Amino acid sequence: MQLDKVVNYHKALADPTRIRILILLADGELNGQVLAEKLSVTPATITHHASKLREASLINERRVKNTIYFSLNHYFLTSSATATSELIYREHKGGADTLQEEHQRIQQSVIKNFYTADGRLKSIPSQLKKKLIVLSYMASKLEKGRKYSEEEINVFIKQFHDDFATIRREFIMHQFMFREREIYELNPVEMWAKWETLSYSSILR
Amino acid sequence: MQLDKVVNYHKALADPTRIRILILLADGELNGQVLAEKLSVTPATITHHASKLREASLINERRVKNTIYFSLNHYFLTSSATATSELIYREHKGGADTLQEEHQRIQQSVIKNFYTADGRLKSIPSQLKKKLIVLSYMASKLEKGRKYSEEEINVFIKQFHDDFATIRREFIMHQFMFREREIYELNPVEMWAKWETLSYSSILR
DNA sequence: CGTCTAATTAGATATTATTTAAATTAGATA
DNA sequence: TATCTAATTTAAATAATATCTAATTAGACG
Repeated sequence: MQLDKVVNYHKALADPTRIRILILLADGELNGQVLAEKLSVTPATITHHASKLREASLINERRVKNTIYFSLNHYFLTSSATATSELIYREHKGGADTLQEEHQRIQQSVIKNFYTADGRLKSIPSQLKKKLIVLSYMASKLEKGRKYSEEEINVFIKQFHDDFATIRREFIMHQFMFREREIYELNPVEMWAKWETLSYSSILR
Repeated sequence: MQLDKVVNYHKALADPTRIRILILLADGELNGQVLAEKLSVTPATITHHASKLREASLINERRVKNTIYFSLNHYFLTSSATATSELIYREHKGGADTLQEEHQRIQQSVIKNFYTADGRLKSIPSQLKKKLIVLSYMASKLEKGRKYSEEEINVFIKQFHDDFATIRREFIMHQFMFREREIYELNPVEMWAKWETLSYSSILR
């Protein structure tokens, strides 16, 4: 069964000690003793975790005399969640949430680029991330909790862009709005957290 | 701490029932009762798993009267391990290991394209996946267990391509070989399993 | 308000994971 | 061979998870 493979892959990454091992290995190979030392656990614990990481093909091992050097298997890591490799590979420079700052920065520049000075949408971005930013901005001008008829939505969108049908469809598709029996309503849930990772990953679908 | 976020993300995907929920949702939204029915668990169990998936932003929810419809959050899924979305989105068509077959097929075509009829390497591919296939093929001509001097390696590589220095470096970098005090030796471990997922994911680094 | 339905919560239980100390193995070296 | 070192295995304790039943909540609607 293919399912087990996927589950085991994620189990391997679902433990803080194992992630910390990978982070340490990102700076170069290390042997068991050193890993144990750096993580304040016993060598037996390293052995335990190493076997899980090995099963998931996340590490390589090479032996020199008595000592086994562990290193990252980059290939598997790149195909893993982008956030993970971001965490693992990030230079330990910046403070807490430079990520969020970067998202804000990108967001502002996209809005500036796609909206005219008087607030009209120049064009609908084709790149997903940019499209979402543009839609999100437009949706933020709708009233929370208010129920809109389809005609009202059309009028609203036409303030920004002539192709109201496309944009209305995108609103539904990306769940900025919900439609229930011809009545439209803003999704009260903040969506940005749902696609922040897009900023850093290639878009596959 | 950022680490917890990553760990929780993988924990969310580290359970077969939750993966199966996501597979079901890939075909469209479903409510708790139906999910419970299809997975042969109680609604309480669905609630439990839903809360984990929610924490990881893997699902969306919308309420209609009493019933809550769950749907996939595609944005997070696309940035997840490619293998996972492959599994989740794959048409339930083929048999067991069409994946492996496809890998073989690609491998053969790359070898045919990059090697001449008399076995010389035309050029070093720049795309990582292809490069690995080409290197792997060349490395397979080395003797397992034999110790090579640097000069012997150079001579060996020159059979295939003039730029022996680059290829020798790639051998080490991608761990087809190990170097220990000027002595080179083939990595006895089969490497292909370590990058099979590359076939299906974009290469980020 | 009373009833129906879907979802959630609480509590109990079984399974699985993590970790360590202690014993053992495997390789290197004197 | 004896000994040293790094790694592994084993056994046992502890913590975390998954699942169920039963009770409760939250809306919808007559």
